[in-house]
Amino acid sequence: MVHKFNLERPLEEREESVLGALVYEFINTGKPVGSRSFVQKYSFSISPATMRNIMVDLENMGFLMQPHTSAGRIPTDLGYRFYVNSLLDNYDFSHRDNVQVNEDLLNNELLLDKLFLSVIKMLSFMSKYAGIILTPRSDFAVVKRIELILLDNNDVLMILVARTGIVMTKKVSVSSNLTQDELYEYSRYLSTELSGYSLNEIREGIFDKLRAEKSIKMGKDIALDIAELALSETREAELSIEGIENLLKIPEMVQEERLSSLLNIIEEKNILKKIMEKIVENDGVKILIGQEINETKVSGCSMVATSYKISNKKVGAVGVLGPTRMDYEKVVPLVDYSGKIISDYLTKMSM
Amino acid sequence: MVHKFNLERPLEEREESVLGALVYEFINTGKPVGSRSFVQKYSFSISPATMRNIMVDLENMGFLMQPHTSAGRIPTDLGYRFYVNSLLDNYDFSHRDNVQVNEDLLNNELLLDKLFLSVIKMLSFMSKYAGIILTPRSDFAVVKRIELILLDNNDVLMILVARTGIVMTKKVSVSSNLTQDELYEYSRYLSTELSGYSLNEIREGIFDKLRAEKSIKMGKDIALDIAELALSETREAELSIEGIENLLKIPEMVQEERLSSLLNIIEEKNILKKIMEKIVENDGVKILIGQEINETKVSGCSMVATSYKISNKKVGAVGVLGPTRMDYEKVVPLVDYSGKIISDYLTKMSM
DNA sequence: ATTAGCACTCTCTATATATGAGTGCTAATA
DNA sequence: TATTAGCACTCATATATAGAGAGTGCTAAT
Repeated sequence: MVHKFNLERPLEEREESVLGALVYEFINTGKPVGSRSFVQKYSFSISPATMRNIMVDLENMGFLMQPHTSAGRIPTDLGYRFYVNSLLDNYDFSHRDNVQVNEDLLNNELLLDKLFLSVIKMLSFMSKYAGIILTPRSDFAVVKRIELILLDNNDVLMILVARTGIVMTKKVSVSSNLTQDELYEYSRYLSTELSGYSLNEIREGIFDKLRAEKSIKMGKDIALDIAELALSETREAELSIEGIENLLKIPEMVQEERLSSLLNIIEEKNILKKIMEKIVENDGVKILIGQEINETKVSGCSMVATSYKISNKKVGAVGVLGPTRMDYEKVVPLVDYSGKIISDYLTKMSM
Repeated sequence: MVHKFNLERPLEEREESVLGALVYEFINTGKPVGSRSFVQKYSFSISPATMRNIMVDLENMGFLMQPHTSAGRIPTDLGYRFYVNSLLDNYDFSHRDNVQVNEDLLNNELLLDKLFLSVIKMLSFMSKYAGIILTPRSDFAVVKRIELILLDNNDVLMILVARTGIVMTKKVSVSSNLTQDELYEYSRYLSTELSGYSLNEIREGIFDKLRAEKSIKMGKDIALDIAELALSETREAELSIEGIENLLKIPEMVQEERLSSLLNIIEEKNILKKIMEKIVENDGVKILIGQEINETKVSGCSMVATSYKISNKKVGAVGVLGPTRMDYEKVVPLVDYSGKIISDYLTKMSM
């Protein structure tokens, strides 16, 4: 159970099935669910009046609400919460084969950003909502090789090839005049000394240790200076969204209140970023409904997201942003699977 | 003159000034312009009745239209066309200093994609519309250095550093087992032989020439095979859009017809791509209004765009996508200047 | 050629009314 | 005691009507 309901009494089995069916119905039709047609459509063997009584109870318990006095019922965020909980409880994470994803897409992306972009584009295309990803901080990267290249007299380009095959670059300015031949030598030296270490580890004192070594030759300290400078800045985790246009095709999203809520969330990426950072800590697929995303700024939006790993270390998160009335049943396996293929891909490359 | 008007008679001076002012007024207010208040606000020394007569003439000539019989006038696409033509005619391209742009933003971007992303993000932020860019095909890149790195037994990573400092990577699979030491040697060989040539030139027969050289040592042909394979694929020009959310804040864009038109254009990137490809050929800022973008699929949108160059060779295009009722006066210098700084930046780095 | 005057047009807003899907409540029923 | 039938009630939606206001087109006078 992701979320504990604070109820005066547990739901009866009949109430549960009504609530589940009602959320399902609303997700599919988008219209308030009225007692009569609902009983018919789902072949409940009770009368509309009884259904109304149940609905009143569910409303009192906070699962349903009425848009206006004489309308049918729609789920509250809590109602969705009930629905997705049982969805997640019953979801078999070992059966993801029914998700059709084009993995070849990823196999030739060596630039981290393009790789992640491909994933969320695919995700937004498959889900018809928006794909969102939190990229890893660069700390995780393990050095395979370092190359220094002279750009002009005072600028050196450092190319870092991570064990994953991913390439990072950084330009640093140096005061002394260097030749490319010197840089070749430094490259060899740095590659030898630093390969196998993660950027994390490197920042924690390796440079001092190397500087202290007796065998250090003249000039090597310049190499160390360059490397330290280039590696000093951590590449922050970044949040990207793709496929906003999908959300605009959903009528209920293109309404005054919802739209501004959506714009809020897209513009202030920090909100999403913080949420995704929490999801990185999480195992399995997590669903956030409406206010669970942000108390004040969000209404009508939900997120389905999961973390991804490199060799068992959770380094980022990926997911889908859509309307509260989302096809969770379809999206959950999709997100789950996406997290898996990113993890597998990154892990495979780092071994 | 970008566009020739096919008129029965030339516009009188008074008509011109009315038309100009009317478009200006409509861009600012968004409401149909009526004769009475218009005459007052712009201190025309004619009566509303005379103004109405002029308006009728301008309407007959196709510059104006009425949303309904008893409303004021709004510009047609042709009306906008007249307005922007005189705007462009009078625009002094040598005075762009009043545009405040954060150039530092760009100075440390070595990955092409991130550089361009930064530019259109800036552009969308400054204009409050959407920024769009067509990236160059990779052909233009001039090799500075090539590095081959062994990823695993059969995969080699090729890193190409262009003279601009921009880094491109490509993974290739090889059949024979290679050692990193061999690859070091190949790297040196390829860097020596290929540096100074553009990818264009390289694809046109350099490999055959090198293979024919007598001095070729055993193994070098493998190096050439790898390089030829890695460089065979041209990186296509890509179209990116940023800041769609800005467009959603504009009330007139969030309306049934306009919105779907906007989605069309964003989704079928090929439409925009083709247009931008035409703009690459162009000198100076070009403005496309409504149907000029696409006869059938677009209404209510305009584009302001310009090409950018590397050392006088036009390689891409950058611009702004917004509503027809756009603040052209503000956007034109912005786009112009953006093109300039991209050109300057890329050119500077390639010298 | 310009303008004043005036009837006319059309959107917008407000108000009234009918329709229908759906509710809550009460009393009868199994 | 739980369920159901019956019925009055509610409210969004749709339609019709009327008045106000901004603006036009046309005609006749300047």
